[in-house]
Amino acid sequence: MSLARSLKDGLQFHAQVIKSGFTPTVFTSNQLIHLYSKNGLIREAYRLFDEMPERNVYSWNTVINAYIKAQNLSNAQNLFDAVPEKDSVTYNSLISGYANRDGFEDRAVRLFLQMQNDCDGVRRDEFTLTTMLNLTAKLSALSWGQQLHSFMLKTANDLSGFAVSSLIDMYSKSGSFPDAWTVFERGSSSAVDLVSKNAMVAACCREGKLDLAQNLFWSKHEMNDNVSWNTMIAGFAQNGQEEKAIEMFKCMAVEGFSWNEHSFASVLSAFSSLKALKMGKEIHSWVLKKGIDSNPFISSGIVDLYSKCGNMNYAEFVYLKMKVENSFAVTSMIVGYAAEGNMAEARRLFDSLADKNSVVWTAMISGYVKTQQSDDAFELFRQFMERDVRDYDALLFINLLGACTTQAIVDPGKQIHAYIMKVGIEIDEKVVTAVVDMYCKCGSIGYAERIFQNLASRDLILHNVMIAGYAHHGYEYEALQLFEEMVKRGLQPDAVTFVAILSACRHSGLVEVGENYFSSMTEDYSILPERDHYACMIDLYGRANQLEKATVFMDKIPMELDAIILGTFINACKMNRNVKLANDAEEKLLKIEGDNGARYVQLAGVYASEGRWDEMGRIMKKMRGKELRKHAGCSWLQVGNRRHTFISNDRSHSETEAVHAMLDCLIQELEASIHEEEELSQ
DNA sequence: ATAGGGTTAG
Repeated sequence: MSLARSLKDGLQFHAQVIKSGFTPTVFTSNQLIHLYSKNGLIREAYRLFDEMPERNVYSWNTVINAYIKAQNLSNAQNLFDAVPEKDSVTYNSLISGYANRDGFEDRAVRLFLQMQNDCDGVRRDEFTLTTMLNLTAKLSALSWGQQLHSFMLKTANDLSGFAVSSLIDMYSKSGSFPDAWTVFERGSSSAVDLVSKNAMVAACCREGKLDLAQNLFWSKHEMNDNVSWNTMIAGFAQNGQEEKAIEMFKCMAVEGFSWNEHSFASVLSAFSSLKALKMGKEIHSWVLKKGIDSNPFISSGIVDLYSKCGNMNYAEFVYLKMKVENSFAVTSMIVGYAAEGNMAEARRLFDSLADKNSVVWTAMISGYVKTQQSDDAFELFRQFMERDVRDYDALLFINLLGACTTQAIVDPGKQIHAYIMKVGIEIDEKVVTAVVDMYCKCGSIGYAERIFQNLASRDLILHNVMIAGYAHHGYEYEALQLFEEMVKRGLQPDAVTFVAILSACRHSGLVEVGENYFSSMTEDYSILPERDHYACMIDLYGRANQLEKATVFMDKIPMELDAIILGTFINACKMNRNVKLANDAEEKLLKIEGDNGARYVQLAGVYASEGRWDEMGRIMKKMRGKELRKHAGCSWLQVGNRRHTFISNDRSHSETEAVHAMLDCLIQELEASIHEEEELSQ
């Protein structure tokens, strides 16, 4: 009787055995169990095991692994407990089963600790150690990883390709890239193991060091395999280098490697980021042709493509065909719906998920933030914090801070800030910038400043936020000073920096200083002025009562004048009481934004300021003819849980008398202090 | 002789 190679052979063989009435050897039965398990026939595998009159440790290990492969860890554990004499394979198998199952990691650790000390007295071998390294990588538990590494050095278990690649992966995933590099260099002194090289390429990509990754990839490139290519494609796609990812994707095929689900998933994400619907659709058809559209990574990639391209009907269609709940796809769709302001659909999807991870929560809450539904955002955040799970996403807190920022409510902002510190979120540049920005925009410039000053390293964006914060709160001197400091430290300002700087100048009427910065921007830093810079300059001239300069400046703007620039100019006309120039700009403005009620009101304001009631009446009539309205601007403040809103000439507040009395008081004090200052300066 | 471990993706 021959050995069983395929399932068909195996079944035939098994049938023969039964017919002949012979009892197969333990060895033969073990082989059959393995064959059944490999083909997913777990019940048959177990039955055979169960009917064996005699078993050895291989029989037990094989059937335990069958259950682990079938994700049935409780059966595996029961069998494990029943094994008369366990060996290292028995332990390693179950450790690996638990290590790879989310939420069961502690059991893997417990088994590992039990292993050498238990009555079984089974030695930890290289398999044990690499499996545990995997686990510590997954848990980003660097100190455990280091201990395992020491143990491996002591027991000379650190030399094989398996050991090296696991160590690289562990150090890389635990945020210790230099150690990963050291292990790689030491390990590759003999012969480079391909998997170790791939692991190192992946580590470089994870670190954002794409040049290093590429060098490695191309050195000894004759040994590269599919994984090497896919790693590079993924690396580029994840680091915002979509074009390079696509190039590598094409190159891979030219070099004779065939695309698999990893290649498709990565290139799909590149096309999604580029919103390249056409190319993405081509991949979609490829995927359908290859019949791999049921792969959850691929299908959620396709859903993401359509969602990012704003094609929610297609996204829904593809998702419906998936038939299984997939939080990645749902997250993409929630973001897609939020982008078109359709929070009802987003919420429907959110509520449809039985199992919500923190990314989904983040997407939903951030959607509310982006559509300015702050109350809903905070309400959902409250529910988020009430769960037992503690998986916090820094992005969520950044978004919530953004909500406080647009609402200019500092108390919830402080609470979020406190949460960030309390739940131990890693405070990276993004988080700290959001915190500083929140305090700036909510008017607590002192808090912002204190945080800013205490930071060990400050990048460009953080400087931009702080400079803008100073500029918006009347600290023009501090803004300009910080700018100079920043330049001295060797940070290159960008377009955003200059918007902040010019904005500081316009608030304080520093015409000449502003002009200098404006020209320095192109001459010294080669930054092309954008719309906001032009608008800032016009406003600067307007506020300084230099309308002629504003007019000349505007004529020289090389770009098409848009509503923002024209609106700024009209505002300058109003400050300078120049009805004629406003009149000239009116036509252009209404051509661009004739459907915006606010623009009519703005124009009306110019005419009213000069007492030109005829002109004002004309423009208001024009506005009403179009049935346009302007939302009243308002200010508000939060006291306790109540938000008090005020619009112009508003006396509807329940305590309006008291409010106005206090206001009068403040105005008087203000006037008195101005008077005093004037006397002092004389 | 038969069983267990490493790299890549949203």
